[in-house]
Amino acid sequence: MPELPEVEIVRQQLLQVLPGKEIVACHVLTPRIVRQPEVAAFEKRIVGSRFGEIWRRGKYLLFQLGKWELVTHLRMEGRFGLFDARAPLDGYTHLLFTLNGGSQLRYRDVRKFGTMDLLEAGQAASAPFLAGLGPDALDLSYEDFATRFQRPRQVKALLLDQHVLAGVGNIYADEALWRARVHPSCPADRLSEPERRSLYEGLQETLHEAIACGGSTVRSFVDMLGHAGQFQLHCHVYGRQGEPCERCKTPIVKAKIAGRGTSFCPQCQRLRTSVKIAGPYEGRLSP
DNA sequence: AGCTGCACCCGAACGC
DNA sequence: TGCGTTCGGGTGCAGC
Repeated sequence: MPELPEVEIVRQQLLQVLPGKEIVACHVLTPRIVRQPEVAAFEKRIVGSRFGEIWRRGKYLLFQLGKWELVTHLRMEGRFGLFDARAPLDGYTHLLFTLNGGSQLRYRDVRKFGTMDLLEAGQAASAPFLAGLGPDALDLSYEDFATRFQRPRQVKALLLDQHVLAGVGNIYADEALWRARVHPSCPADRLSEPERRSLYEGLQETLHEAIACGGSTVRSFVDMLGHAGQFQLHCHVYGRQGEPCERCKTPIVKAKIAGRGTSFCPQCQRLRTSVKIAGPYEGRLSP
């Protein structure tokens, strides 16, 4: 499932092949993926456009296309791939962008959760779903982070809230919390200053390391070339419930926190006794 | 303001 | 073996 590091990998790979290519035909096979404009207008407007810059904002991928800007979100399992335009289609392919020279950019998505918005160039930043995003997690100073983590919300909920900071998903939130030795239920405004600093550093380290590893492959992520990421092999808590913590050997637990499956070490991420939370460990799924 | 639950979708994992 | 059920994941929204 693509989070910031996976989207960044895809961006870097698309940047190798798309700039300068012109879209000579566009076919939307699954209308629900396209949110705006309506499908016929989407197909018509995008034809004749040439790929330019490719940006990332959190988990969103933005393509400069002449007078248009294509904004995509891969959600769970969306993937782009470059094919020969004559190659056979599979049942999970939802959009086709035929390029000059005979190649074809295809969008595949088993869950059909991904989205595409075609906006006028320069209008994307003010679109509600982008304007509301917090600063990108990779482009966030400690001072800004510290200000945003002074609220009485559970740290895990804040890490996942794209309005607070953009790009962090479930895997990297859990990993950053483990590195910082912070309990996911701790209210952010009850973090000590060293804890807040550790959390920031843990998050930066986690994201940079994941990009260096080519992302994480959980469920299905593969890059443009079909290569799986390796970061999941570096995970300390995610997907490791029941296994001993690498620091203290206490079994990792998985609980439902902030409405999400959350893996953590109950020993080295324990709450200080002065910090109270409602219903500690409520909804615990495994010992 | 912050939380919980739900819808979206469908493969995987599980239960019988 | 083969069916049926449940679950999860990111986002946006409704309701409390």
